[in-house]
Amino acid sequence: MSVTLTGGAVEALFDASQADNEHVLQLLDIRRCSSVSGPPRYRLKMSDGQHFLSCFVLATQLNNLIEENLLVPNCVCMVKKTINNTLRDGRHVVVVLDMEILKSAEETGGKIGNPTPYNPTGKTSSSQFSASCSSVPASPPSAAVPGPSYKNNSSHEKGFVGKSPMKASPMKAAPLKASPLKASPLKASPMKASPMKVSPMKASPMKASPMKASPMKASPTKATSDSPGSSSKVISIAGLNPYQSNWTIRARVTNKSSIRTWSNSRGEGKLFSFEILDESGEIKITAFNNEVDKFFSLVEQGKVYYITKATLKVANKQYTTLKNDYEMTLHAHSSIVPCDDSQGIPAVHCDFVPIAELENRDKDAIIDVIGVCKSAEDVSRITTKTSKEVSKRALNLIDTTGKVVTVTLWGEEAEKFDGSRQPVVAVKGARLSDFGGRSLSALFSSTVMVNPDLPEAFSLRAWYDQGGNAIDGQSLTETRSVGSGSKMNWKTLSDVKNEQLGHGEKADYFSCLATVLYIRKENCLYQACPSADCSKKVIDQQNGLYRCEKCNREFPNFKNRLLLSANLADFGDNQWVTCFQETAEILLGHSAETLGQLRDTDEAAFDEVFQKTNFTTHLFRNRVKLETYNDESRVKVIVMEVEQVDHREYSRRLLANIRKLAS
DNA sequence: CCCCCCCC
Repeated sequence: MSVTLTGGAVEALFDASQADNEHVLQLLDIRRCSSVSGPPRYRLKMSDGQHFLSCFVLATQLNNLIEENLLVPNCVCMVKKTINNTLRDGRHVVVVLDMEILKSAEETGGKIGNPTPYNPTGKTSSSQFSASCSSVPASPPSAAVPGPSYKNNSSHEKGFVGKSPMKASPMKAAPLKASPLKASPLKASPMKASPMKVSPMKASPMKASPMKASPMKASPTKATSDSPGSSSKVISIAGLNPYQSNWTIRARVTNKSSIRTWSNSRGEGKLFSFEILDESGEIKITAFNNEVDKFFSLVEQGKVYYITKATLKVANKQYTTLKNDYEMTLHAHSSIVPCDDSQGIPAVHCDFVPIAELENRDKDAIIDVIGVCKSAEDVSRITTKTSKEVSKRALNLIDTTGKVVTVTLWGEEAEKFDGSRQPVVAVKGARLSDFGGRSLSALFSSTVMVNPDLPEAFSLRAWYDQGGNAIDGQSLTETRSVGSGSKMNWKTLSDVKNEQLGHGEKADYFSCLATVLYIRKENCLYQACPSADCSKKVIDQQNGLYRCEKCNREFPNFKNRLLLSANLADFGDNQWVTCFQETAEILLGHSAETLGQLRDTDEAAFDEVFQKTNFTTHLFRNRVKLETYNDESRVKVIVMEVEQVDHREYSRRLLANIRKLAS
């Protein structure tokens, strides 16, 4: 396979102020520039086969290409997005914002063609490859540092005030294409231009009179020029990048938080955030302290504003729920000015995932979902692990895939929800969990819409009313207990051995009714990494710190986790099994933390927990797999689920099964 | 500069 370099691309990219079409170029050399702070910067010598030029600069968010040894001299790249910058000393650079590698250096096998240096006319290029790079582009160093971040697992009370009431009925948004996986974190895919359907909105905060006199009737530049003469053109949200600072965006506020305060070792303060949307995309904006006072009441859900002079920074992927690699922070010179003209600015953007498709999505994915609420729990109050009281309500949504998923609403949204008329419910930005298989939970940042004014909602309504309501719907959220599933593979423990379960290529799963004969209490607890999503054993550094190899980090604390070996028996056989945290806590009836404390403070009580668990009978769902250590094979059984046996319920199920088998 | 997002 051969590639052809785009002849003339060097000149074209050098002359354009920005480009987002594709050019095929060969990388000839890379230089690392000295940078005082922030991530390293790399300068690239690129060739189009005819000319080469050394004034290409790699945007730092693409540094991984170099760090992973993908971008190496002689490889051929597709340069997809560039923006040009003139440095203070007049030198001219082409910042590569998006590129992908088409052909490795090995595949290419050397320099293509015999390119000569490109000599631009009229501009001073920084074509001296050896020139000091210390002053290369004038972007804030922090703006492009997608550095590692660690989840803060400490559970401070953050004084969160309940969020505003349910948002209702936004309008149809232009479809926003999320760009496919590629090297660049910049989602620069072109947006389909789709005229906004304007429709009257029920209960919409946006109906607030668009006729009110606004300070902002004329060109946005007026409103934003606190430095006279500066020009600041209106650009789209998708076009924002850290290499351009003088911009104005015009966008609608789609999700405004309440004011929250925080207090931690780095200080304290207050903040609120909101999300804005235009036809190109969406972005989150956060205001702190003074900016909260200045902007909180001005910023209204559903309204359109001109926004300028906010700090653009790379969004922390750990927390972001929007499809944007950046987010903004307001500062003293930021301006937000209402805009009467909402032409072309959609009211919401959703990428609804069909319910059946949720099975294939990753746990913790943030997704948009829409369905008919065929049933809903009553609201209930629960107490969280941190002793907070909160309302919750689970809804069961069905869509035309015929699948049902449970979505949990919280707080005021749970309290106010009325499912009695089987409304269409859309949730933008729900988090996918693996509880019960697959389920969804609304977040603080989610937007819950009841009977939204969206075409998807209308067609779902029609589908449901014209027959969809007769479908039972298979639920992805199996909240039924371990023993009640229809495809349970019931085995006795001797069956497991006789049938050689787990000896195949894949693990086998079976359910059994068994009694705990013995649990090893020695080493049943281990010191685990305190990060929320990590349960790796930590290394006690003997200096008050505990090191997690997986997170590559030291912590002043650890969490206790359970890893139990238990011997189970039924009437015919017995079997050693392993229970991890969740199943072990159910089996022992205590949390790992409680057990850790008991072990250290009251050994008799600790022993009693184990004594009491002996000879208790449960339903177990297990995974079994043959494992080989040092040439010795044996079956390893891991308990996936444990359920207390309710004897009446058990008899009922047994009877039902016998009847089914008899018929 | 936050990053809480809960329950089974």
